[in-house]
Amino acid sequence: MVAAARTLLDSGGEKAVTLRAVGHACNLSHNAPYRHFASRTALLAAVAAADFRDLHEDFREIRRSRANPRNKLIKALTIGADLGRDHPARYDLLFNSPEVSAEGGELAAAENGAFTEFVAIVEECQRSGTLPEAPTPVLAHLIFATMHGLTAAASRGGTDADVTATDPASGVRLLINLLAPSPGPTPS
Amino acid sequence: MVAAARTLLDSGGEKAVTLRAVGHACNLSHNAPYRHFASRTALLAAVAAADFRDLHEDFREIRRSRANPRNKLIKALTIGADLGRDHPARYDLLFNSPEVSAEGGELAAAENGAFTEFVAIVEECQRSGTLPEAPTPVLAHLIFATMHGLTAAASRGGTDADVTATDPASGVRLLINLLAPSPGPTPS
DNA sequence: ACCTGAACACCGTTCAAGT
DNA sequence: ACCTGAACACCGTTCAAGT
Repeated sequence: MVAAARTLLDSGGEKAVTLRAVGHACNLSHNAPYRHFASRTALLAAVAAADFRDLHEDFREIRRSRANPRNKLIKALTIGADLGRDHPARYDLLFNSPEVSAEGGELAAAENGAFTEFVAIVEECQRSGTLPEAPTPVLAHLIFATMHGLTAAASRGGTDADVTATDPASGVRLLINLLAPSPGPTPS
Repeated sequence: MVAAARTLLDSGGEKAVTLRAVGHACNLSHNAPYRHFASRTALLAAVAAADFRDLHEDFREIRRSRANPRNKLIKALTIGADLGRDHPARYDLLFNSPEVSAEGGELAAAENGAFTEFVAIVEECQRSGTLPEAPTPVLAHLIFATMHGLTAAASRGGTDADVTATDPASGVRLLINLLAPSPGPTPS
């Protein structure tokens, strides 16, 4: 049933995920979903939780790989941006749906797991001198927020000609380059 | 009629802006809005366009003020973040609604005007050495996207305990501090 | 040019039943 | 425990009229 909702999400956007369509996709009646989920929002939250778990797994594999920290970070951010580009409806469920996020429970746990893994990657970057000193969770939050902002802007069609050309992937690279600590003497 | 929609947006969110409610607020029938707007989306786009014009005006005043460039930039970003915190539904119309943004026309023009003014502020920061060298519109886009990402995250309730404490206002300040060019010798 | 009332095709959700 | 069918209260939108 979660799988049916995810398929509908990818093919027709959030609006296409009606409980009637989900039930029908499972060869059930239009309100069979109510026997498994308390509401439409709860069903969407279940889809989002599964995606957060996938993201968590992706981040973990990236962190365990033997790429250098900078490339690990870029890879992790690219996965987020690609999700936004290729599956916008599901991406919005993760990062752009206050109502869904408010469901908490399983969803909040899955989100925290994924974010914790992302923080670990940022920490590697700081230790290797790719990123500056700053409270790691705060810096991670900042960097991830930038990826999200760029993805959201790209998803809106873009403001003006040239600017639109700043896709999330290159925007993220620019950010990381600009954040690179000055190669000068280590502060005290 | 646009004013009625804006009031409904602020009091009850996007969901509360039904054409029936808008008509009723104007002492008209439930589908009188169709004599002035092609669709519900077009009405929302009109509200968004007005807000972009307000933002444009705010940015212009900030740029004309005699604050230093860094404070101008912080002020401009704070206005955006405050709008997201105090009027989330209207903020989403501006930066988080692909359908509304797709209306184009008047809305796209208003958006471009506001963004152009923001780019000018970023340019001042670059000239004064507050921000590094980089294509100005791209850098402006990046910085604005970060503000938006932080605002979106704050609007979702926050991931985890400490991280939530990173409100957009302080996140934006951190970004600007980290972006500050190294005080070393000017590159060639 | 602007407005109205009825109607249509959808929703999410509830509820009384069924197995 | 899980499912169904009918029903309710809501939408956006359309259309035939009215002034």
